[in-house]
Amino acid sequence: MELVALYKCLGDSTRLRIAHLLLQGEPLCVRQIQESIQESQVKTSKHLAYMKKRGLAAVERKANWNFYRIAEDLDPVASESLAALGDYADPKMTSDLKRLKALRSEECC
Amino acid sequence: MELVALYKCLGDSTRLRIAHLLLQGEPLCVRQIQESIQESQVKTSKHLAYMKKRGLAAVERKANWNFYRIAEDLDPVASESLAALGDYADPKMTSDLKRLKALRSEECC
DNA sequence: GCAGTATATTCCTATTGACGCATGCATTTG
DNA sequence: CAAATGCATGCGTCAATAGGAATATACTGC
Repeated sequence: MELVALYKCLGDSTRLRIAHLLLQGEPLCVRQIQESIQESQVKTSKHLAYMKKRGLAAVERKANWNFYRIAEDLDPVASESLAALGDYADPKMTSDLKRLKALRSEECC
Repeated sequence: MELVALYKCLGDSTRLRIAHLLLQGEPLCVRQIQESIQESQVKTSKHLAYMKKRGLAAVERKANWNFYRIAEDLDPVASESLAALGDYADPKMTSDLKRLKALRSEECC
């Protein structure tokens, strides 16, 4: 992906939170992301489409869920830029992670 | 600065090139930046204002020149994101650096 | 005071982007 | 097959942004 496209993806607070979730490593379905960040399905889905279109996110369909993850073939500079973000301790992001963990224990998908 | 603001600053190719120049460490006047990236004075100045407004760049006036640099008080995550960029070997950025070096030998300011 | 240099700002236009609403569409389950 | 679930997309609107042209401002040297 273009480096400038990576930064465009991260230059929106909702997408930044989504990226932060995906950087935890495990692929997530739309609903998990949506409920973790507490935004509408449409908004979540659109931002994921934006990130996918620009090469930051990748999707894989499993059963009837679309699992999103951070793309693997990132530029080294892009990876380095992202690396720091995974552990970023913003209050909202911390809450997002809490909700994600709660969701996972429910085994929704 | 807000992390999302940093990424907004980097999410434009012109600003990315400017950031790359400033990451070389030495404060630069508008004209040095403008000629290095070969863009108009207005465009350059506007992008610098954008970066300053969002806290990525800082200015200091010396004699009749405005010297821009990367702000010092960046969030650690922001610094880490930026660190990789300084050495990014994009063709355009490489040319920018070449022109900058040529300008410095001229001692314009 | 006038010309030249260095830089910023205002006005205008075109494009991009964010968001909500409604809807589409595939798959699953009752 | 009908309803529910999971997700995407088209449309309309409004705000933000990029870029050019012209202009403003500040300072410096003649």
